[in-house]
Amino acid sequence: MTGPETPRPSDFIRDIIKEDMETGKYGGRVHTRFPPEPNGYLHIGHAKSICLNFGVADEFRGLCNLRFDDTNPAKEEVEYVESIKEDVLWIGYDWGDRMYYASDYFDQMYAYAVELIRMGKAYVCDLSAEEIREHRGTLTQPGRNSPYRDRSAAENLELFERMKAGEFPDGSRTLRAKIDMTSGNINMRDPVMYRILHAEHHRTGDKWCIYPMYDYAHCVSDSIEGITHSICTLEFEDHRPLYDWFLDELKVECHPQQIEFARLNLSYTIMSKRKLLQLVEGGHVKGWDDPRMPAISGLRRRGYTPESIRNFCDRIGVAKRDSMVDMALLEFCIREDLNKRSPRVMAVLRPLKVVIVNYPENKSEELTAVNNPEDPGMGTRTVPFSRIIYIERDDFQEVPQKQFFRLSPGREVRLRYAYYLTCVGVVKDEKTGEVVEVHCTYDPATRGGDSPDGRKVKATLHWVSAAHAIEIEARLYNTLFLKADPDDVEEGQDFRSNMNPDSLETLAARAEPCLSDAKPGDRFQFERMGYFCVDPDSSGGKPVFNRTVTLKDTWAKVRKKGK
RNA sequence: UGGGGAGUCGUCCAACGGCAGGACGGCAGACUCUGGAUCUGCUUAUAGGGGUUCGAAUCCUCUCUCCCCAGCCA
Repeated sequence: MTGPETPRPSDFIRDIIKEDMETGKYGGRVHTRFPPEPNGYLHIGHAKSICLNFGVADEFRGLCNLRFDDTNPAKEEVEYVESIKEDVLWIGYDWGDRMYYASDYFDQMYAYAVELIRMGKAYVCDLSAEEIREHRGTLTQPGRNSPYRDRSAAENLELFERMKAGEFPDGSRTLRAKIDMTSGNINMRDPVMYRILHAEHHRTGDKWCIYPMYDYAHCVSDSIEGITHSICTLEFEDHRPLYDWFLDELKVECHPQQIEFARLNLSYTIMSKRKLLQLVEGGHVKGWDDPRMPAISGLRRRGYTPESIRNFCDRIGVAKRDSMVDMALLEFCIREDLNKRSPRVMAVLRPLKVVIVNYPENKSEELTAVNNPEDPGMGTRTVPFSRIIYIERDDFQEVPQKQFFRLSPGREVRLRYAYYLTCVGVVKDEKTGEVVEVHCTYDPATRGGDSPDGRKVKATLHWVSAAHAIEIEARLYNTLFLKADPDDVEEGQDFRSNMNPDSLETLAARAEPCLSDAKPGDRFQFERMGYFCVDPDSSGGKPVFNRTVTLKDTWAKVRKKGK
């Protein structure tokens, strides 16, 4: 991957690989893999793994495979395969012609299993799931051997063959590795290698009714693909001895090294696929691609760019300690990117009517606005202006609080790219006392936004012409959870009790007419309000905009403190 | 209390026996036709105790805290 991202700092994994390259450990070869299970959508935590695995491969002139870890037909679906491919590509990485499935290797895995049985290193066990659990012991007590542990190789071979042939019902037998029931590492207490599952597999159909377990399938898959560095998350750390045991016993040529790093935790959101699914199925969000979801598809719909996500992954680093990255960093990354590339446009989210009393009734004019002050190459556009305009409700205070220097009675402000404007009166709702209309005068000499006499104004407001503005729907998003750690709950509660009831606010807003041409996926900065991205829900004349992120809002802080 | 890991600014990541540094956040200021952007400055950090050493975040040792593991899930 090439790009303008900040230079990649090193980390302990890159240090290991660098050393392996220098010592020629794998003949100077680096080959990684990204191995998602197709049982859910990818999220920002997967992006960290994708950037690590593909990134490392690129940096060391190696390769990275995409491999679907599809060893559990009960939970996996093709729908997920397609979304995962789309998301990896979108993030900016390409597996070339190396897209594999663990299920591609089922024949080889079976052959290896037979080999282990022959060597007396695996046996068919007739214990039920519950009995296996009882025999496994506990964290502090050793397990007991299965009564079937010492079957002859011949008997095991025959039984395993019959398991494969479908002679036994689900759960009636397993193939187990014969290791050590007294090991302090529970993974080594004769782990199950194969279970019987009469289930249709999304790729192999009904060819198999026995399926390999992760620990057995993963190391064998890595070995078959010639992986050199098998990078995974911390919870697999105590599976490493088992990973190595299988490959050592099988005496395979390629024995990759497993390296574990800490998974990503992001404040104010959750990363567990199971919990994310709960949000979707419980109707708390509209789907995996709901812009509030940390799923890649959600971030994409929200308006995040692939560049910003890659940059974020670079900045968070890679280490072994559990951590919680501040959401503010992700927001910084998207602002930084969008600031450089987004065209600016004016939209009024919460309109307040302004009548410019000294502006001619039937007149309108075209004013020139800069598309992006950060990039003059993006040119200019014209914006229509007329007697009645809308400004942001928050930009007017009848009785200005301390440090408020926007519009209020008697005060002059600038309308961006238009004129200086002075408030001369207000119209209130008789019942509520709420200001429903503001009356102002403009100074014709300030056309374009500069005053010939050099007088200064403290605020510049965005606006739209009432007669020309188009109606848009603005969807404002806030964090899905109220606590930085959504799992921090009272006894008996779960993460859902920390959900933010105001994570979505839908507004009928007004925008300058050029936005009527906006296409889903187009991104804009609504001046002073934030970055917005056109949602696929947009129909005909009414675009829907998702707020990707607000602009940094110094005033909001000042106001909060002043209260 | 078995096994495996991890402890450095508020947060994340560096420093690999030799000046504890960067980024984000926060605070203050400059500038500004976005209270945006940009720029400048500031920011109570090596879990604790012993030891080795001229010198320790780094090595040794004891202690403490946190995370993971008892799926026929991955």
